[in-house]
Amino acid sequence: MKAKITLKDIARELEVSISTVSKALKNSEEISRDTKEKVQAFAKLYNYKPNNIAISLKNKRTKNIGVVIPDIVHHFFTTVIRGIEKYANARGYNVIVCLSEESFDKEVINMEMLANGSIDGFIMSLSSETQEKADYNHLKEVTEQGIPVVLFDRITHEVECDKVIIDDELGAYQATKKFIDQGKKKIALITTDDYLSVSEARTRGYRKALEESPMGIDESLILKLPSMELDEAAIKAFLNKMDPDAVLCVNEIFAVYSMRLVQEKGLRIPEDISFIGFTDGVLSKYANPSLTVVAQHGEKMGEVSAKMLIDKIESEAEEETYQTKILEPTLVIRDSIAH
Amino acid sequence: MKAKITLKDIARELEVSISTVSKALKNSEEISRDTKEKVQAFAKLYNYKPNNIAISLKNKRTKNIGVVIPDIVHHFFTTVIRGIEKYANARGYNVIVCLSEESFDKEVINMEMLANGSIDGFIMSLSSETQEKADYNHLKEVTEQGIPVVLFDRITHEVECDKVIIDDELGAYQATKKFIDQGKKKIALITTDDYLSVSEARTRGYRKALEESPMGIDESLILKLPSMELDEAAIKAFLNKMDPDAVLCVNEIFAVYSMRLVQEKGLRIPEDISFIGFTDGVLSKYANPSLTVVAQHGEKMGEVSAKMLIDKIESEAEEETYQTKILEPTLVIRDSIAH
DNA sequence: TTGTACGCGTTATCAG
DNA sequence: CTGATAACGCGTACAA
Repeated sequence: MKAKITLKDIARELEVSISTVSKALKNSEEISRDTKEKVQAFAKLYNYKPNNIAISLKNKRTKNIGVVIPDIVHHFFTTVIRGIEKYANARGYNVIVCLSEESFDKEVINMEMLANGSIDGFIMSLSSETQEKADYNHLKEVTEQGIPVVLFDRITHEVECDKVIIDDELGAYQATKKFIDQGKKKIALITTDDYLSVSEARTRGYRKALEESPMGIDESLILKLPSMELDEAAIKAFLNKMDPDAVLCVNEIFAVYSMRLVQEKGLRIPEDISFIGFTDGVLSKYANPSLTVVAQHGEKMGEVSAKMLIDKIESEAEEETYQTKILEPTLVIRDSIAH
Repeated sequence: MKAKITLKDIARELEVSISTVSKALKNSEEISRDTKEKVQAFAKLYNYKPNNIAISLKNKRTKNIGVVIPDIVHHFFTTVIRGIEKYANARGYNVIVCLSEESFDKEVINMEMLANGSIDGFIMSLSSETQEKADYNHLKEVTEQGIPVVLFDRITHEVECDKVIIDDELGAYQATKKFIDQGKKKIALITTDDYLSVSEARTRGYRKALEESPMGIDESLILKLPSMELDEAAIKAFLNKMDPDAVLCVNEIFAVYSMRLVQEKGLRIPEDISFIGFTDGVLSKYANPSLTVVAQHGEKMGEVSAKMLIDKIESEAEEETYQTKILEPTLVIRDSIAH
């Protein structure tokens, strides 16, 4: 076992001073060609690499970014992480992932852990509990300490920081419009409670499209589930009772499960009933029939978030100006609607 | 913006020495009750938290663990990360995630980045390119430096370190046996090239079960795809030509796609043809019909890996003894087979 | 009871 | 051209 070699080791071995070694390795003009060659050769031989921790301490820059998300076993978050990781890596940053598991306390603990010097900035999406309690003190503390934060997807307007969201309202609006244009008469919405910022926005888009149409809104066609968890019984009862000819769902799982239910009743998709979901994940792609979805471009979102964060980290500027980037959703047409 | 406060700040403010502050905060017996109270009150007021980086440098322990995996947009890896994260967090460790994207070079670069002091140990699953090249020097270098490594799922026997795998051979054996017991006569296997350690093991289990049966092995019933990427045309041609009555697939996607193909031909599942896949993800659960799978218990795998790694990190012992933990797979019965 | 000095590994400044 | 010194933030053995 050959342990890592340090500047000091090289200096001792070559009988020069530590600072000479340091400069030689940086190809400083101050050092003679002879010494430089000698040092560099030795360093290469013993595979010298500067210690990140020491450099972090000195520079007060860790080159790490903290990502705090509610859940990782979700296609959307997973694609966001990939986007962040790719971009951050290209700029020399590592990504520390922490899961809040939708819990306020975990979110707070994780942030505190990372905020004590482990990271240069945060990228995060709020846990449902945090959105429900509407308590954002942990975020405010961090930003007050001068640690930059980028919120994505599940955001709040109560914290001053950069934000990245997709236009959920627009996505739902376009999807609902699509149904209307196709002549659908009973357009249902399966969503969750409004404290989740995304569900709230999607519901708004759905309402807007219907309000603009001659049909107007039929409140009984809206099913509000308490959380993103699949409540099979509730969906089944709702679909049986309302018998819609089109359904917009705020996620893939609601949609795919609903499709199976109506198929079991003998309905044909998309002839008798059409479906559109949110999130362009594996489920939508491989469902039978494949599911038309409002794609959220998670990877893009991750990249944009990472770029905003790193730009802020590396900008010397003290100006406190924050922006909110709104990405456009796209409708990915598949076989669950006529086309 | 109130920046982080340091021991030095407190010392200056209270006009005592830095070490007094340090000791006072640790409730050291050496310090008078008066001073301790004064210091602790001040520290609480200004929300003092020790700087992780400084502690890392001093202790030569970062309390970070590096996780290097080929892909994060895959249910299995995602559950493993969750398991790692949960366990590691409970023991005070953070998780740095790096993606190799199935590339050898990225794997090497990521490991080098992290090995320079950023982490106390690695948990990793090999990229397909690495397994194909069978070049493990980057792993060997790291272990030689004394950095503990735990390999999971996609492992190699050429590196001496702890390993965690599931018994892929057993899983495939049990699945194939199930088909045989149900009287299936033409049992096909859709797999990938053998350089992927998991595919190789699964193929072995399939072969073993058939060899033990009166049927024996029909090589033409085995489809070997070059990678985990879905090759729709190849699968279609294969299924049309061979017309099997049971299919074992090494992942969910192959299985779900195959199911759709045979359904389009008018075959009934599971009456005419049955399916079993690997990986218990969302796809299997919500497919139509739902897919019977060999569950790999990713979360458990993550926990076990994290425990092995942290135990090794924290054990003073220099003894170089490595173990391989083999987890048992489970067959999750769903509607793609008779039951 | 408190403070001084040193070390973790690196870099930057300044002196020789 | 080379080296000594200080500093990043903390902890601790040792001195006062």
